[in-house]
Amino acid sequence: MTLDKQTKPPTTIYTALTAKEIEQLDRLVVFRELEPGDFLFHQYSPAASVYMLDTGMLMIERSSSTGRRQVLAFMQRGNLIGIPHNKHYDFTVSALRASRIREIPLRQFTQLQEEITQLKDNVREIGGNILAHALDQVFALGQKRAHERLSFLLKQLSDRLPPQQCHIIELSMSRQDIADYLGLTIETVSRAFGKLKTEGSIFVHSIHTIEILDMDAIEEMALAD
Amino acid sequence: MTLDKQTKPPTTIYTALTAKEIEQLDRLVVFRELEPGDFLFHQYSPAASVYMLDTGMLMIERSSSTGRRQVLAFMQRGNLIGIPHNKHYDFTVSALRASRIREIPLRQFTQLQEEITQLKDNVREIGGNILAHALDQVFALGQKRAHERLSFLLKQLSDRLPPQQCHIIELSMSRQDIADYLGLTIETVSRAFGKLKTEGSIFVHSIHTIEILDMDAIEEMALAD
DNA sequence: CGGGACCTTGAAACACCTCAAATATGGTGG
DNA sequence: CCACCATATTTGAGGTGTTTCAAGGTCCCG
Repeated sequence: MTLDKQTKPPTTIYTALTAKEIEQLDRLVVFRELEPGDFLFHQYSPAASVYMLDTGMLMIERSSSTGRRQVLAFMQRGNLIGIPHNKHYDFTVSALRASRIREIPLRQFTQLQEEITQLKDNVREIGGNILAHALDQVFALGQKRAHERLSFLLKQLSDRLPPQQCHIIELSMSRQDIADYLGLTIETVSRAFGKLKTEGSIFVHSIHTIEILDMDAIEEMALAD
Repeated sequence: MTLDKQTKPPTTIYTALTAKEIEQLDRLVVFRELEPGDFLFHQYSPAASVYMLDTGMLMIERSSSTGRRQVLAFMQRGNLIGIPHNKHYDFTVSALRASRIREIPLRQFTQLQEEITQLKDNVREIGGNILAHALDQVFALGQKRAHERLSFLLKQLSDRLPPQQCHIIELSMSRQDIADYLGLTIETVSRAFGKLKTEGSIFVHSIHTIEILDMDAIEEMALAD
């Protein structure tokens, strides 16, 4: 969907910083550990810090007052969370598995951006990537059918793995989480897995371990052009 | 969906600049006029400028290689277009009606941001608003039904009008554009209009002129919570 | 007044959802 | 280590909403 295919590693706030700058940044960091199901912060709570995910997996979701839920993203190593555009976060972040997170107080982080140009550039770049991700999701939800949307997710998860092992995907999220990410019901997600399985595109080792057998087919459906 | 309801006027690049700063910015501006159907730029073309819409209406869309099209936004006065996160634009922008656009060369615009802190803050704010808009759209496409999605669009258009006349909406876009924005077909859009009309929520003066009779109902469906 | 593009309406097909039941999974205590 | 339970997932049948295909209207401009 987006122009640049995954050739270069994704930008993080540490990208291209000097050792000295990294040290400056690290002085602000407080490490936090989350267990599966723990919340990092809730929708509507005041924005006080930004977070970078070190290990584990986080889920970003938004809920409306009557309970409809939309999962906005699954975050992995290196992702930055909580760049605010409001005084309050407008989504909830929780851990899907045990996670280690770097917390950086917003005020000091903002200040450090003034000193380190590269850091500000990185934040801008990450902001752009987040928007690109959101637009990809808009495209997927607007234009794709169930099994194509599922392929879209599998491709996203696969792309973030090292190339050698990008065929085996560990799903940390539940079928409900997947459904709420793709704008489907759990039953439809389950049947979409069944369809990909029947077609021979994937092999389901266990509920949470999927092997992509035919990457080309998955990619084609994910792009759904 | 998003926390802040439309109380304050939306941020533009000119927001809170001093007269002197505005003059600095205006020195970079080249005005461009577009007729309906004209393109401002195409997907994949190199990003060289940013644009601010003065009058008229623009449409942002993205197409996949096999022709499926997703409309990403309808832009109105004050909106900023083309903040790049790539060397290339990853969408196409065209005019829905005669439009007047301020073009600012990217290099000089970037430079000026270094001199004027407020300008940079504005760009960041606008970037956040764009993301918030994209996330609203994700929510709409993922969670809402046809007549709710249409209400979502009508509410968006209504919110950008002055309060006195926010009930009468001039639709500059075709039914196909609306369909591609909402992830529906033109027939479904047409039936959704029919449904809102039957329910008495709207009155259709002409194909391109809609009056909202029951704003509460439209808002409730737009939020769809 | 005619023609073409755009929009609406209808009927049938299809995808997805809902509700319900069966099955699998994972954790816990015996 | 196994049996058991609660929870999560899959499967099935039927209903709903959206799409598809086709026809009929409407609008606009020459």
